[in-house]
Amino acid sequence: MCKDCLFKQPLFNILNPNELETLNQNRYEVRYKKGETIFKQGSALTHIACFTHGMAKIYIEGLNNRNLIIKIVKRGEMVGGPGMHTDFKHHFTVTTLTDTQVCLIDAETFQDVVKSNNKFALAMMKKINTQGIKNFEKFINLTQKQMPGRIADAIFYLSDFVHESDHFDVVISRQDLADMTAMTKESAIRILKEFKDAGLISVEGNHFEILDKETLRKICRTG
Amino acid sequence: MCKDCLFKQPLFNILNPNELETLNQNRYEVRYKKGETIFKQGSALTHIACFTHGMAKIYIEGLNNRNLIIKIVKRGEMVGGPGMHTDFKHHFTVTTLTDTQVCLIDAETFQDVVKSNNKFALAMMKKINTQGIKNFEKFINLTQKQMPGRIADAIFYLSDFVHESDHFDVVISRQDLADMTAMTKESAIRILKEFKDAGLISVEGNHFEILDKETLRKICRTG
DNA sequence: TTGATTCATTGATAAAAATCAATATATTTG
DNA sequence: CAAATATATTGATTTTTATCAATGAATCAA
Repeated sequence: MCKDCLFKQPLFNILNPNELETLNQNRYEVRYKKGETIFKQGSALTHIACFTHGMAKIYIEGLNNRNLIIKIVKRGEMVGGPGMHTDFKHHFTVTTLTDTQVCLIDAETFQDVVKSNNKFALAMMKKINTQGIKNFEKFINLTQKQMPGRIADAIFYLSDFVHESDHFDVVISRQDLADMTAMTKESAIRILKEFKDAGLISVEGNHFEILDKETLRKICRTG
Repeated sequence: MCKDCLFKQPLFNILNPNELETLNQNRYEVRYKKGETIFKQGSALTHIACFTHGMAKIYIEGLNNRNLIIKIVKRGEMVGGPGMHTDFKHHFTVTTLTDTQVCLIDAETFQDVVKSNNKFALAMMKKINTQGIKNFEKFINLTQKQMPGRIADAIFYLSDFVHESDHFDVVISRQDLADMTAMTKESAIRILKEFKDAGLISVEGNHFEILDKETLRKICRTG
């Protein structure tokens, strides 16, 4: 039941019981194993995913088999995408990084609720625009920073947002790190090593630790 | 009067006469000379601009005095930005490229209309998401293409969208072209010269002409 | 467990792009 | 009009980043 869900979107509190029940009637739960694809870029957007367990990477499949990871999602987050309300296609691929459980809510039903509840619609718009602001920041990060700045950004993203700690075991591969920062895997590894040699971080396999947050933050800012 | 405006947003046709009149009561027209700033990044988002004459560049002010032009707007277009419904700040700067006339609609009034008219809200959401899809494409263009691919993109953007002809006089400077493609002015100029020498385009000062659309398109695609 | 496959790391080299510097060409302003 | 200012262009050089190649480590399936 959506209404009792521990990982319910705060957004859904805006809905009245009827509306929430409508969503509840038009959803189903799915479990994915690590590495499976939930949404595939180019395919029809028929559902919206709400994560109740696990993590996934959202990435754009670009040119020459290169990907750009735009976000890592985890429990409690909702994934629709810009295909919602427009062409109803997925404009990114979502692949799990761990075993994952999601609720898939029917997109049409979801849109009906948006249509019927102005407050909800406004909250959705706010959510979309907040993502838009983040995308602007990402544009600057990716186009105006050199590799060390971009890797530093990614480390803080993992630390602040994904793992919420300054020491953590990453769920992403080195290739993923490269796909987050728009560089090659080799370059990403080299920068990690530079940071390690400079005593800014400690890296042991998948275990990361931020040692000198100040300097790392400075690298972020100056690019 | 908004209702008789030649450059009325198609979006505004969704509004009923009362709602449109409300907007009409809360707008005013402003003329800008070339090079003036309509919205400044970081300042309060108090109005939405509807262009009735002229052109402007929308750019993010990034690091080390570098800008990233994300869009060129012209007559008939509306500019709000992701600050709408969120923090009500501007997240980009809008500067005119020619003498320009805009209608500035009060943002609060605009939001009230969004709140009161679900169809309008949904249409706005569609518009925002359409922009989101374009931003995804821009991410790939800027991060996965080399300079020739990015310049080719920009030329098609100017040709297809801004000037709607394959020979045109650009309203942007070489620096602006560089700011659209995330490279230095010198690099942008060099690529233009390469294209010229290869017979793909003709450039004479500000007059551009696409000569070999096929090859140019190929450069776009392969990056 | 072991071969196979994927993932991670390192070094050498090449390619791409920025920087610096100089000059040319417009454009504006007193 | 002419000096001053901004914009555009070109070449030489350096920096940044990707590519290529080889090897090591980890993970997986039979």
